[in-house]
Amino acid sequence: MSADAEPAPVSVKPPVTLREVAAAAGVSVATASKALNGQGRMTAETRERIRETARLLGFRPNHLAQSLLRKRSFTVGLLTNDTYGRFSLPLMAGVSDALVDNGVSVFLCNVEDDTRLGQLHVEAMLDKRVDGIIATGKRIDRHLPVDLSNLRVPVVYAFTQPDPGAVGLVSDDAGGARLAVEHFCRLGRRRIAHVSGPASFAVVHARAEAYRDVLKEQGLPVAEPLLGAWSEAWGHEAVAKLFEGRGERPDAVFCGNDQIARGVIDALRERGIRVPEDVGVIGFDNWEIVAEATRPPLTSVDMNLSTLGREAGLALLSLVGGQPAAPGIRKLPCRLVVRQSCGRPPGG
Amino acid sequence: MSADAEPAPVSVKPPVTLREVAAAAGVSVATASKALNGQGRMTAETRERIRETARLLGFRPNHLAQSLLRKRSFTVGLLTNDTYGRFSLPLMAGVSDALVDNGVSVFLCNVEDDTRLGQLHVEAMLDKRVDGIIATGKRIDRHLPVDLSNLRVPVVYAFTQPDPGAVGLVSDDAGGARLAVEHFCRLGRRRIAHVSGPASFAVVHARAEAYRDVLKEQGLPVAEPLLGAWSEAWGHEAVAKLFEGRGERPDAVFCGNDQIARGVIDALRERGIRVPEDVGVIGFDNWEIVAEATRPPLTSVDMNLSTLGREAGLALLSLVGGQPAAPGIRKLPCRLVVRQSCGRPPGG
DNA sequence: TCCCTCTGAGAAAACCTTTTCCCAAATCGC
DNA sequence: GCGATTTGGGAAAAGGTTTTCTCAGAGGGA
Repeated sequence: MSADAEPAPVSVKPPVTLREVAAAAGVSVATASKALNGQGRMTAETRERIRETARLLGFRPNHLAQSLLRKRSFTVGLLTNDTYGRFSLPLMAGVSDALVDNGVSVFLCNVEDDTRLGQLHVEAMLDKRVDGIIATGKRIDRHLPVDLSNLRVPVVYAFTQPDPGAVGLVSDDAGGARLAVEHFCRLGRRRIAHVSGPASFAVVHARAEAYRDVLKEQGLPVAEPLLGAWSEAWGHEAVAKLFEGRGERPDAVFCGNDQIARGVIDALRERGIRVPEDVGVIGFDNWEIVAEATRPPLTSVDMNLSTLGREAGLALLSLVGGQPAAPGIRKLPCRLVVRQSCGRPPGG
Repeated sequence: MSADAEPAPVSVKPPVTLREVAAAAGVSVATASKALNGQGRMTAETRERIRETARLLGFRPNHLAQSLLRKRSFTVGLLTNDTYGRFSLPLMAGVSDALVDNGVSVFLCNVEDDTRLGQLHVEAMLDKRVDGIIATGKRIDRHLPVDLSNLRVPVVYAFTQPDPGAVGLVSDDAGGARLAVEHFCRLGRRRIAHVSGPASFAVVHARAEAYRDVLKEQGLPVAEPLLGAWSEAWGHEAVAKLFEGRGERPDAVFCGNDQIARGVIDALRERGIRVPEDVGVIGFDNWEIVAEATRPPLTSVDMNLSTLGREAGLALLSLVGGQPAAPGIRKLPCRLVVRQSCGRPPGG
């Protein structure tokens, strides 16, 4: 061996192909393909020998070639505009969870609120021949900044405003609000207030309406919901409004999100009002990192976003498979996660 | 037209292929390909005519076919175990940002802490012929639950523990801590305490050491850092320890993350200690939603994760392009985001 | 006029797998 | 023992693109 022999380049050897497997097993590629896919007819012995050869060689079929032929790439695109989103992340987890078992991978595309960027991403995904697209966002009542209505692939909308005639999945905000308010009622609270976000959000109205409905059903006094911002600061302010007037003071506050609830609880404590003894508080979103840091830990409505994502993934899958899906918006139930901020039943 | 004519199926027509473009332009596919890619030799007139035809027909090349031939799929995998992560999300945004301009799409895979799931995802990505993989996680000093050391594709580690000999990018935690402590010094604070997370985290030690170094350099008293948890509750506790002893009380607290800082600030206020007048507070992570909800808004060290992600994306790109990259860990600088919790300079 | 060199464009192989025929040998019925 | 059927397996096309090779014709020099 000469001294100046070239050092072996670090190049890894190329993946083994079906052709090599076939050669090693002494059959044609056609037979090899059929053996590995359980197709065609051959002796069990032949089939097993080919399979063993493939295993030994570490053969992995090239999905690019398969996709080209099958016209199905086993990839989907997930479009979102919720950059730092605590909404889209659990949702993505659910989507991914539903799809990975079917061998489907997910392209994640954050389009911000930028139409050009959205266009760019959609075209890139289409060029890569995704089987379908899931659109999601940071709020239910807004469209993504990109038109998905006439694509060559099926589209499912989850937690964002769907196009008319499309398949959409959202959380049942009214149902979630019912859960919270009815829980207060069961605990014997009688003067239940509602502090929520800006009136420009559709969910604010959906939840407020459910709030009113439950109170009416129960024959309890309905106070006008206080609408403001999705912030702790607004929670503070709202407490000032609720507890400084001369009217009867609430013994429970149902908040539009967890940050408001956090602000409410802090403000109540600063006023010497005990939570949950004097006033119960329930939040919305069940953002664990907030709910658990609150003192006391916050009872909150969970939108089951991960389930929502999973359902969206399954819906897209069946659409891709050619099953027609009923268009329209499907609402998925929320659940109440009880911690300590709402109190226990009188006798509990 | 008969009454029972079949309704036109909603089938969208298949994408137009290069062959069709060639036929429409009256040339061969070879010539068409070369015209569109700026390769080969032909009259400007021919090239332009083909391009125009392609544009008219809405031709988009099939990336699957291109990838198969070029052995380059223009996709990369992003592996993370930071499910609900505020770390990986900004990082992903940076990665995506760096790659989208190069026509590269990103597969997002959350592997939790599950080796089996990790294996599954990595194999799926490899089967789909990703050009490379970026590994990221929720802490710098832990490996992902999956071995990426002998893959056929380049791997870049960002904000997670790299394999030896690999390319890794992390934040410069010591540098970030210096920024915070030196800022306090410039503001004239003399008794600076440090409250941080659990001793099991490498970053806790890196930051604590930098904290000590700066104080020594400035000739200021060095107090032993208080190590606990990454929570608001620990921030409360730490304040109790710091302000209940008989020793001199700090006039500044440098916290290991924003949640601790939030707890510290709340606890100080509850004791009637003013922030920033009596005690300045600086956090770490610059988690905006926390930093801005804190009263007063929190000054915090930002790890520039989005830049980190962008650098990781570019590093992977050059690796994929065949450029050898220097292995080892590269630390990227943090930056201090000044809000109101640290106070202003004496004369400011 | 002959030979040589360009020029513009096409034919075909290659990438890797799946699937549809097709064929030879073996088996069966009688 | 002969035709019909079954069985096991292969050849080849298809999928859409890129790239190398080839080739016919045009132009130039001698």
